[in-house]
Amino acid sequence: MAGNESINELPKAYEPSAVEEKWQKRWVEGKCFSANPKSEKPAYSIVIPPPNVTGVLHLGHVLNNSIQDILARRARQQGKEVMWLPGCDHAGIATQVRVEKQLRETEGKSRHDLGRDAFLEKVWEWKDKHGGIIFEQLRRLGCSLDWERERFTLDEDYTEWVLDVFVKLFKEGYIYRGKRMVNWCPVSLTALSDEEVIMKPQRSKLYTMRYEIVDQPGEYFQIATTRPETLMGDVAVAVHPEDERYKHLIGKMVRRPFPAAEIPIVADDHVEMEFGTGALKITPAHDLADFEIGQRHNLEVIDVLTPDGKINCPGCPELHGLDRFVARKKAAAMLEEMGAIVKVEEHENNVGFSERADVPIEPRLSMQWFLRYPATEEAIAAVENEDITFRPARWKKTYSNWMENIQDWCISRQLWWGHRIPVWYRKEKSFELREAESLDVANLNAGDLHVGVEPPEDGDNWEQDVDVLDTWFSSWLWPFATMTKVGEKSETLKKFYPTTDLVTGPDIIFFWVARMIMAGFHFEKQLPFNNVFFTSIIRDIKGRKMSKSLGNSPDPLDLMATYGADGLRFGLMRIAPTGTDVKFDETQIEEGRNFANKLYNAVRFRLMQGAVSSFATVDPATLQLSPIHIDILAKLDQLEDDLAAAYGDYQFNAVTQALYAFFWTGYCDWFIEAVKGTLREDEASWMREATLWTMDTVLSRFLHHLHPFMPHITEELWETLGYGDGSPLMQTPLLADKVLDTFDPATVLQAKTTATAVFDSVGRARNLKAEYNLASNKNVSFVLDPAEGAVINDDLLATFSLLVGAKGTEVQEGYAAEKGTPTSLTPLGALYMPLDGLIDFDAEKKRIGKEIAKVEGELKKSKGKLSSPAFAERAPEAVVNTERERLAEWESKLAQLQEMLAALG
RNA sequence: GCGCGAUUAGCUCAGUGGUAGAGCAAUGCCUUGACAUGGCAGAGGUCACAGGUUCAAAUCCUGUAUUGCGCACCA
Repeated sequence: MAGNESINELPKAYEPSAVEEKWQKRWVEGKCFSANPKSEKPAYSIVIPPPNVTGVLHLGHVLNNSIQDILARRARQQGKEVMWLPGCDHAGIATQVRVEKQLRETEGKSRHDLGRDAFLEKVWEWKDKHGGIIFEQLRRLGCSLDWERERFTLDEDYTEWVLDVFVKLFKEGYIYRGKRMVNWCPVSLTALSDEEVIMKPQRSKLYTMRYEIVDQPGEYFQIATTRPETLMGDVAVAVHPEDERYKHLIGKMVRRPFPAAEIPIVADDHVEMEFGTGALKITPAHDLADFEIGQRHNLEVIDVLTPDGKINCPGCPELHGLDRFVARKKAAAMLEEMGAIVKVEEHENNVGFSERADVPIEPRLSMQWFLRYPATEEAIAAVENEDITFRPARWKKTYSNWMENIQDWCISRQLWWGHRIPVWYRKEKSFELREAESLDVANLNAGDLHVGVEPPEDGDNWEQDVDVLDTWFSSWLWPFATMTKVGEKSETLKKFYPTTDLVTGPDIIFFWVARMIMAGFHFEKQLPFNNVFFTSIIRDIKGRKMSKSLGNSPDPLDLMATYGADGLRFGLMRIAPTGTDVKFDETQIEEGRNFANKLYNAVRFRLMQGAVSSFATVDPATLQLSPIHIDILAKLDQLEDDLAAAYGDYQFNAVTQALYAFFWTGYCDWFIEAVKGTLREDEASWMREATLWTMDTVLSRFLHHLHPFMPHITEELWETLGYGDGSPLMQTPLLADKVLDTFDPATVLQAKTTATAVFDSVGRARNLKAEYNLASNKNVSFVLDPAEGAVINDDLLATFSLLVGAKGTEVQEGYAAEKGTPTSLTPLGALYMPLDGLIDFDAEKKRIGKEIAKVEGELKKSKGKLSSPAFAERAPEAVVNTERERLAEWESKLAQLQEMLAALG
């Protein structure tokens, strides 16, 4: 599609959807995304942060994966062998919950009705049908993922890794089982890791209760609590040992209201004297601190809650079976009735919520598997000394703080969907072993325990642990477990591990990034990635987090339908800062679409000028390039430097900004408009040739540079223009040289100066026209009294007139303008706009007066600086000289303006 | 409580010591043979505040205020 005939077939506005679909298909069919481990090219690799198998695309994914795609496409252009590996994780809780819900709704059954094996079959069915929708959506976004390498954390090979790692760590003593206080989710019915608990401030009530002192009838002791419903589990009351108010009571007994019992007052340092009454009720079963106090004082642990958060206390029938929050109110009412409540106050406290179910977690004593983290020292050092570079660097501190206070990781989950813990108990001893206070590698020797990737051969004599492993316990192996089988060093691993970049959100720095680093060091003896780029978090325009419940999260597929995938990508990248959060506004995506349209129309304009010839092999020395041509080529060269610098710093918004400004302002607003005159059919062919060559040079290189951000449209236009040799743009390497490498630098500098002078003068002339309400009048003529040394010739004057929208511009040295002629000082000289008696003296005076005021302001600033002796003495010579030059310029400008004003009478 | 950020035009944000910037919105003009998803012009900012360092501070330092996030946590 080229040449004048077909141009009418091109619609006036770019229509992305068909184009995007076409290229997505062609890239995949052409295996353009496949990584070849046998390639001689240097490797570049990224593993995708695995989305949930239940996941659907949201804007966070769009940002994250756009960045990865940009890096991957840029690396390909730079001649790297690129592997960008896709996959997802099995999302234990989320997936199980979803399938259970479906089961309940369609069959009215629970997972227990089906049994473990049958239920898991259902989950796999669900996964095959609904899982991985997000990959279709990422294809829609244009992501150049190597689809043949898609991995899933429950794949056979991957599972073998997870189990193998468990066995190794157990045998090395890093994994153990123990009865501990854990974070229990009463809705998901499983233990969670500390990282899955989110502290939220809550408006609670602080109840102050009074308990009677046993051997001092009629005397009371006051205790403050927010959780009266756990009172039945109280086994003591604690005060600070130094608290003068209570010292004499330590060791005495108080009466617990219900079920009635006598419990001791103990002394413990943990108690804050200043808070509440300075006395703390001790419920070891339902609070970590209380549990520890209980341990110190040999107190009983009375569990009064069921796993799903109901009261379990037959001795207190009023509360037994009630939900914990209902019971809280009821317990308070009961206390009130008994006269045991002294006061109730509003109180804000922090409560831990389950990340998954968004309900308050319960600290619960239970038997769980824990991991003592391996390779922590290497992991800390690698980030500290920047073997692994964090961007932005400030996340280093967050990372090291966590790493240095690292706690053992609760890795067991009371779920069915996941990697079942590869531990078997000998049947005869199974009860005893399951109840054992602790279990670790030492127990292996007794022969009653089997820990292995394979089940024991005499399976009938053994029972497997019922729990599964935390999903993150599989994700932390992602960078290498996706590349090779256990015990092998695959070609892929050798070529692409460690990976080059990891792109992820700072919210999973502990969950995933830190753990991957430790796993990388421990199992592969190498860091897993060289760079970590932390993306921004996308919020709505009001700064709120995007969420389904708020309905403030636009569907990226809708956005792509409206603005195109390219528009969405570019718009989002343009506003994505490197540091903080980004506030999303749809108008920003609209800008992305508009930019695509601008590019499309600029290409459309090029096609209207005729077919592309073999511009790439033409030696520019054989062309007669004008300063306007050289100027845009110089800007192109500058753009390439700017891009290299911005990419080097992972400053993606700076890249988009540079691309945008170059193309829209530099190429479209100035260059195209300036050369339109050279494209007229009556113009000399050498002029036309020079312009077309410049356009093709700029467009072809620009399409290249824009490609990583807007892959579809650039690919389409590259083909339409016929710039390539038939292979896709995405596989065409960047040119190593700069356009103007072979040019004389003095010529280039002169051209830039001249073009800038013309453009700036155009601005002044347009302003003159606008001030006289002549902006659209093309019959205005100008007279230029040239400045000394200004480069002016007929071509440049014609360009000037064209850009200004003037009939013509005449050069007259020492021009004696009619009194009151509108004038402006320009880099090319004094510019006059003779109006044949239409002069508005007042308007002209006002206009010049305004300019004088501006110049005087600058003059004052400049003089102020130079008049300080310290400035001349201490500032670098270059700075002082520049300032002197500026002062001289302002002074001469002021003198001329004053002359003009005087001439008005 | 500790730590990390942010505060620049009406809005969203760039700007690492030397002439305050972009896009959008708002204003006026323009449907001109690429593009109204467009063009031209103008307006709009004591760079949160107070000190300090410096010849020179939006930029570096100290403090304050407001605000966001993370960690810890007093029931």
